[in-house]
Amino acid sequence: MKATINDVAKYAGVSIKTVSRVINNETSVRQVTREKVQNAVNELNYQPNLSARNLAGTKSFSVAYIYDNPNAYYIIDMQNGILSACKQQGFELLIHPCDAKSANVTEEVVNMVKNARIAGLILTPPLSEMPHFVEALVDLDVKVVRILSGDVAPDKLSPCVMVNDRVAAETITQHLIDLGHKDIGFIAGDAEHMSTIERIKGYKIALEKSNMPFNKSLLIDGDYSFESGVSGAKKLMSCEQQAIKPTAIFSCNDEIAAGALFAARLMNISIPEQLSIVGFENSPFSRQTWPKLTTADQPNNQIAEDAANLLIGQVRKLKNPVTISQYVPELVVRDSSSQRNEHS
Amino acid sequence: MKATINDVAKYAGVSIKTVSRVINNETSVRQVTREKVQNAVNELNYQPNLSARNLAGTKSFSVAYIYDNPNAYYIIDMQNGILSACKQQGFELLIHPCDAKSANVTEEVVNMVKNARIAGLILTPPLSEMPHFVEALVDLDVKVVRILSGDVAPDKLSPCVMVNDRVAAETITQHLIDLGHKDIGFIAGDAEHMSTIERIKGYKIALEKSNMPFNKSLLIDGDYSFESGVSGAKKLMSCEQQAIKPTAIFSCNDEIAAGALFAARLMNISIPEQLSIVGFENSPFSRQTWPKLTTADQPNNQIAEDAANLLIGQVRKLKNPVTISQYVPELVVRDSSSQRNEHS
DNA sequence: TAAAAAAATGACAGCGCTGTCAATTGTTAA
DNA sequence: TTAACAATTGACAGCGCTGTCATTTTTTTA
Repeated sequence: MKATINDVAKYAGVSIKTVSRVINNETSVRQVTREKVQNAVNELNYQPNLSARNLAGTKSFSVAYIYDNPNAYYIIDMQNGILSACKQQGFELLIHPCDAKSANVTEEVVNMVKNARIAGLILTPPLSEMPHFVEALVDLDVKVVRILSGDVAPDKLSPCVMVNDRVAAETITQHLIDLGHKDIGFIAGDAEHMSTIERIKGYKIALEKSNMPFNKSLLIDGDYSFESGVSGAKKLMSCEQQAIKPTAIFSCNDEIAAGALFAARLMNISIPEQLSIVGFENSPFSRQTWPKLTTADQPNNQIAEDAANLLIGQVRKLKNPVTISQYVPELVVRDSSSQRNEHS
Repeated sequence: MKATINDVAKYAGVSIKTVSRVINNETSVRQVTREKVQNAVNELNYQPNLSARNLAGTKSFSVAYIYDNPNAYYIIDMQNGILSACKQQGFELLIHPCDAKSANVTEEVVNMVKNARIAGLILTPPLSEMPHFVEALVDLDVKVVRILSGDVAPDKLSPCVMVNDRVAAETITQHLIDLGHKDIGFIAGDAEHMSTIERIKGYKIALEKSNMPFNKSLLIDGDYSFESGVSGAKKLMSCEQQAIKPTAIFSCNDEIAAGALFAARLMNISIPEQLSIVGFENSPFSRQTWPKLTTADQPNNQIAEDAANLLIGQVRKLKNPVTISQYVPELVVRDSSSQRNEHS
């Protein structure tokens, strides 16, 4: 049978309360005692019973992942990452899908958090970028960790795990510049998403660093969809609308890139010979196109695990706080980008 | 504050034990008493405390969704459906990703189930189609519900929610026949998946019913991937390899169809004028292609909710067993299929 | 060195529920 | 009508843990 706190107490020769103190990382336990208990815990392979803890205590051992559903691949990756952190730390994960665009998301999620005795929340874009939503949750008695685009947190509302889209976008753009491209188009994602804003910034910075002009007509609005990739690429590559036709297109994500690829085929433009197209995210999409996409790899699983550990550290008030982490997606060169063809 | 069993008991004028009996659907409670309690429960908006139940009782109020990850869209849909059933029934959902191809999946999942005090499991393909895996779990003290392809359960191991891919595939094929197509290609998914087998069956049945011959060379092996759609379509449409070129292609899922679409463009075959292509699943893929795919819609959310309700009904031993359900995906006609062009 | 203060530990109740078993009520057969 | 039985209900302990507060031990101060 599974060991209980009583077994551990007996084994260690202390009271159950002392065991409780040790497993809850409380301060007032002498070092020798702590070690005795720790040893007993290990020997008996003791795992505190979550139900009992929840029932007896005022603290909670559940964290929730609140998500809207922009991208199923992303959600699954996140979820798996969070899950593995939770498993290690003896926490429980609640999954809570919701609709970011609904008028009463905030109310709905606030209620859910209140009713479910939740210790912490993990928020990903677009929810993590909605100030009012985040504020309402932070005001509650829960810890929050957000995953956001950028290099530093935009506010002090909560600890954040940052994904530096800007630098990654700069690298991608530099990759195209290195390949000799002079006119690089950009198809954007939803304008209000931080990731779009950051990726555009990175694109501009790279151009600037190489003393290349930023040409407004090469920046096309889009919305992180296949369709906007198709129409964006058409605009960029059509003679009527474009004075300068780009020899490379930076798509704000892989889905857009897939659309751009498709449009290029329609227009009989061969990739990458006549036109280089790069994506962002390294989603399965980037391997389901032909040619396969050059893109930026974002280790979502790892990011999520980090965020979860950060959150749980907060909740448990561990002394050794996980250092705030920042990720920079890395360039993955595949087949959709190549040297600029002088004769194209 | 949240109402407890004591509040309900006081309100109804009975002992807490009687309240417990009512909320647990036990038999020996007089009708009038049951109603009094039910009324109190409603008035006070009482929700039994899961932790307390888990701690005190021998029963469990957790169900787990064990999944392998063939398709993120599918998983998310399933998960959301299960979640909404759980919420209604006061159950908790545990999420457990695993790798169906790993040698010790069975062992790993069996351990997890044993350790976590789980009342029931929901399995989806490919896990639900692995006999040894399912047997090992059924032998444990848990209820299992599987989601499977077919019209009737292949065995008595567990109740199943059936998705009748065969009939749906027949409908799709009939749709193509109705459009005048005589030579209909088929690009298959993984050969060992029941869904592939059933969809091929449906395809053949439709041909037979219309007295059309089944031409082996029009049936191409594949594996539910974009790539196999590309290569499958190429095979089907290349002059060297095919004596008869099809005027329509039935792809085993939308991803394959997207690949086929792509290949068609490469070969300068216009869709749907020269070639009709249909998919299966109505995944987001089918709307991210151009033209949009004719496909079969599978209400995954609904299917999952049903499966979860079936499972929870089992667990709670409810008298009114949810009727075993069977779903038939429905034809969704979009832009990738059209009348056969006599001159193509 | 003793007294006072601080730190460490433990005893015990109780979180909200279910299982066991005893008590009560209703029903049937003689 | 009453004993004998079945159906219904309730009293109470206890699941594994934490919170409170009392007790013991150690350290500090005078």
